[in-house]
Amino acid sequence: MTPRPPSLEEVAALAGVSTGTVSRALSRPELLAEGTRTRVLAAVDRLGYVRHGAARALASRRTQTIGAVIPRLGASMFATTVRSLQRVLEVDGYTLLLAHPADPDASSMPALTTLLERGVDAVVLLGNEHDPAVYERLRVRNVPYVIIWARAGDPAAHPSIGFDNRRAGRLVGEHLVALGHRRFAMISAPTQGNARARDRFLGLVESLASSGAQLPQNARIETQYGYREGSDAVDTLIARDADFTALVCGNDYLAVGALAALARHGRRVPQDVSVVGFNDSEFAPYTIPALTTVRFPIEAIGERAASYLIERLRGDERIENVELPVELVVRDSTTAPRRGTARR
Amino acid sequence: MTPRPPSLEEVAALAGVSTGTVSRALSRPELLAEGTRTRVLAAVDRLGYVRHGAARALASRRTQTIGAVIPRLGASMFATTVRSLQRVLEVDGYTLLLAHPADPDASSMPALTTLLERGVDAVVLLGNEHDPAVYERLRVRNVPYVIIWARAGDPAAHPSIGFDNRRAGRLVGEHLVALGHRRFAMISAPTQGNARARDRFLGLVESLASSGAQLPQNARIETQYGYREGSDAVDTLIARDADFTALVCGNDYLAVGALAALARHGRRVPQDVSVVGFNDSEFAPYTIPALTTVRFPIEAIGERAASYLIERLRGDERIENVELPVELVVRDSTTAPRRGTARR
DNA sequence: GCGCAGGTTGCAAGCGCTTGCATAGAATGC
DNA sequence: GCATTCTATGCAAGCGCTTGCAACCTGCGC
Repeated sequence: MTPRPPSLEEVAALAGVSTGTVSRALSRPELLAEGTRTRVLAAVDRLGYVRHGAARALASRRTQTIGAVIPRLGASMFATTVRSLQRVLEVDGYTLLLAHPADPDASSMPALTTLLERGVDAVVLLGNEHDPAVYERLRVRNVPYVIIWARAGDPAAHPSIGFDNRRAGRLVGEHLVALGHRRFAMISAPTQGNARARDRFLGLVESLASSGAQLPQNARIETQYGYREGSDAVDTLIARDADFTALVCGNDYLAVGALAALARHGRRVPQDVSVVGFNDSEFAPYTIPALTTVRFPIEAIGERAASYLIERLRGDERIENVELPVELVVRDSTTAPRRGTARR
Repeated sequence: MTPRPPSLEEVAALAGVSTGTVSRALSRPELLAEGTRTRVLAAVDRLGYVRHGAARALASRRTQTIGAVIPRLGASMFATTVRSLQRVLEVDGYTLLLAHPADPDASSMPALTTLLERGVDAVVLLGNEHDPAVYERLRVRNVPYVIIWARAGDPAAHPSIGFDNRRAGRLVGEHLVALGHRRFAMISAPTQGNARARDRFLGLVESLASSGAQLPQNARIETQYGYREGSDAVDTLIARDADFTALVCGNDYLAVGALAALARHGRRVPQDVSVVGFNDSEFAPYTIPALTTVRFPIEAIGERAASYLIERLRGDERIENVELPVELVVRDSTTAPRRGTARR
């Protein structure tokens, strides 16, 4: 009832060679004479042999595994990030291992420990707000890593592949101000403890200043990212009697929820209220109306991060700090505010 | 420049005990005398020691890893499935390892091999359309597994935790027929090679039969799951001049795309066309109008599958076949067709 | 015909940990 | 007070592979 899986040794016996040769047939086939190689591979096939990863890892001191510490993002950002990393990693035979911090504010240390126990050869860290001990432990163990979605606090110290959230916020503000909006509202993730949310907010505020546009305190809501949260936030804004013609949502999920709530309250988008999101999620062209949003290079970041780590593992020691461009995608949810038609 | 990470031996030396004792301090602390235990743990902490997973796996013959073969689903189903599996697994110290078949029709064998190389203790298989060799290899290696999202073809042979897609299709049909709809259209994933899509379709057709409702061939479109695909499909239906008052979409992504396209074509939902999706995705309450859809127990399936495998690994040999209920969630995208107001 | 360079393959020493068994005290019972 | 039973720890044999090095061939040049 415990038919042990075939071992290297059994394959070797069947092929009439030593275990070393079988090992080489699988990892560096070009070293073997043609005849031997085919004979060995036939034996492998015949027995359904599968290499024992733990033993390989132990002997070779590499696991061919890359870890990623990724907080619970929205499903779409999460899936996109994972997919893009995987796509590149699998080409070189690496496997991706995921670990989430227990909750958004928790330390990344336990997640990192899980990954290190698993022997990851390198690590992807999302965001730059990690416990300093995290970087320290990576350095001590000499494990390459890269920060994604953000710039490193100290670019010389940490490699990073990200984009500029502040600039994203500014793009949104400039677009709306240019359309003529002066009364703003914003639904955001908590701006403390989340540098990405904070930067989007700061960028927006920055771009409002010169035109005299307003984003009063009672028109600001901080909540978690989510459809329901966006919807609830609009309910709150309206209950507060907040006065705005432009609603900036911290990401596209919030925006979708907001669109639904605005429709429910009979506010037309974009005639009565312009709505903007962030992320240019896959669904953004299919909201009603189609959502104006800022495109983040999430896919490119994942691919770039994966390639960078692979390079590092090949011996390249360079520390890279890449900032990929963000881009405003104007669709149908923003337009000029109607003259003198503010609520009331 | 290669400061080897601390080993068990170094910890043992620092704590003045043998390596065996350190090992036990970490895995079965209750076996040690209080004093020894704290001394050892202090040393562990001091050195920042992290166990070497590969060596553990090799010595203990268990990896504490569970693998999942999951085709590329939509982001939300994927994320939900992964999250629910992880939530349960991590409680018992298991890590989840993912592998995707290269493309939807590809064999799951390479994905399985990746997982087996990694030494997974058990495997989750999504769907039941796997190469027989897959089951065979799992059996030979004595690796527990469970099929999710579907019933096993042969329930006695394979454990499964799923739901009834046919019933889901029937629920939708019955709802629409009861509202008075007689002319249907459907946008589906390819029905061959995807039993889930096929069953939803068959269930729908079944429920139409008795009322004399029609789902003509030119009102059926098969495409991939996606927002854009849903939107394009509606364009096609309208270009074909298909005549329908009820549009059934194979999942909620298709439905969102369809809603957007219908709005673009000036067809009002639900007055002119009722629209239904499948999955009750998180965003379903926030589409415009809010989407009527069938709730799948995806979260529950993940949790259940994880618990089942953990039980198996504890020695319970039972083969479980669970079918969790599906449920129609009626929102605002369906209503009775207007009398005599068919197109034309 | 011999020496030597390449090209192949075998040998065997670990990789860092777990765990069954043995051992040594300590505690208990009579 | 001694035998007996526990409890806490040490010992050391692997777990299944990779890989540096050595050994062996083969063929070629001279």
